[in-house]
Amino acid sequence: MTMPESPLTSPRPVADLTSALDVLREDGGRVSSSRRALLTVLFDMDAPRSVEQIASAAVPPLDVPSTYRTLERLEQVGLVRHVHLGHGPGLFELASIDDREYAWCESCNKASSIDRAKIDAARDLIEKATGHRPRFGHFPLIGLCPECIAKEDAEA
Amino acid sequence: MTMPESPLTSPRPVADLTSALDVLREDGGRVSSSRRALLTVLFDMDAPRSVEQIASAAVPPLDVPSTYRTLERLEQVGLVRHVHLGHGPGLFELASIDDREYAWCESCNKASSIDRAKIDAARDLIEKATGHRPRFGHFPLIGLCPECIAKEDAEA
DNA sequence: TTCCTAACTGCGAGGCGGTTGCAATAGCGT
DNA sequence: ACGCTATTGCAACCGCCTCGCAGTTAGGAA
Repeated sequence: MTMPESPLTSPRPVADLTSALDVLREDGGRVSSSRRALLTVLFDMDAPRSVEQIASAAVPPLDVPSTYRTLERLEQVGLVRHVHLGHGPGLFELASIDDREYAWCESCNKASSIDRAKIDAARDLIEKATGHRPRFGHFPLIGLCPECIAKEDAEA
Repeated sequence: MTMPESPLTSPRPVADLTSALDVLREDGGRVSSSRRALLTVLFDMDAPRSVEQIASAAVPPLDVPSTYRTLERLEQVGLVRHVHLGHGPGLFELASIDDREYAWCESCNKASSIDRAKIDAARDLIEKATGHRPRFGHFPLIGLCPECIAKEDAEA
C-alpha cells in the first residue's frame, strides 16, 4: 500500500457485501474466503479501525501483512479508504457515498468528522484565498476544536 | 520527543548561535560541544531537514537518538520546531520570527510554504465555517496545488 | 469434473522512524 | 580542582508497515 500514499482513487461506494465482491471481480480480483471475511468486518464497523483491529476481528483472524495488501487492493478499487487520525496507525473504513472529512484537535487529541456543508463552503473559500484546494479525508484538518479554543481564550 | 506531539510551545526566535546558546543556558540547559555543533547545522540550513540529515551534517556527526533528544529540548525552549511534510520523517528547523506554514500537494507530493496573509485568511475562513481553528505549521494544509487543480480540471 | 495457472495467503524477516536504558563523559557551580 | 548531574553515545527495542517466498486456492480452460 505504501500506506502514506494518498488515496487519489475515486470512491466506489457499495451497499452490501455482495456488491462489494462484484466490484472486486469486475476489477479482475478473486473472491477468497479471506476477502469475504475482511469485507464482512468492514461492513460491521461503525468507525475507522486499524489493520490490527480489523485483522483480529475477522473470523478466522487474518494475517496482518496480508490484510494490508488486501486493503490496499480494495482501496485501489475504491471500496475502501484510510485516514490518519492523530498519531497511531492508519485507520481504514469502507468508502461511503458521502466520504467523511475529519478534524483533529492538537490539544485534546480527539477527532471529529466535519459537517459536509460546512467543509465544502470552507474549501471553496480557501481555494479562492490561497489557490490551494484542501481535502481533509486522508489527513485531517489539524488545529484546535471549538472547546479547546474556548479554553485557550479563557486562559489568555 | 514523542515526535508526533504538537509543539504548543511558543517560538523563541534568535538571530545567531550565541543568542541561541544563551537561551538554552537561561533555561538551565548546558552548552555542550554537541549542542553547539547541532545548532551550527541548524543555522546553516535553508529548509527543514530530517534528524538523520541533521545528525550526519554535524561535525563530528552526532548520534541520532541524542539528536532527537536535543531537538526535543530545543523545541521545548522554543528555538526549534518541526513539520510533517508528506510521509517521511519529521523535519526540523529553527523557529523563526515569522514561522512558515505549509501546504502539501497530494498529487505531485510537493510542499510549498504559503504566504502569511493568505494562510491567515484561510484559517479565519475555516474557523468561521467549521468552528475549528487550524494550524498549518506542524501539519500542513493538504490538498491540491494550483497546478494540479488545473491538470485535474483539464482531464475532467 | 479435472487440470492449470496466476492470484492470493500466511509466515518470517526486514526496514524505517523514533524511543528507552544505561554506563561513560563532561559542563559548570563551588 | 572537585563533585554533582546533565548530556552523550551505544545498543537494544518498539510500532507500523513492507517484502519475499513457498504453499494454497479461485476460477477459466480442456
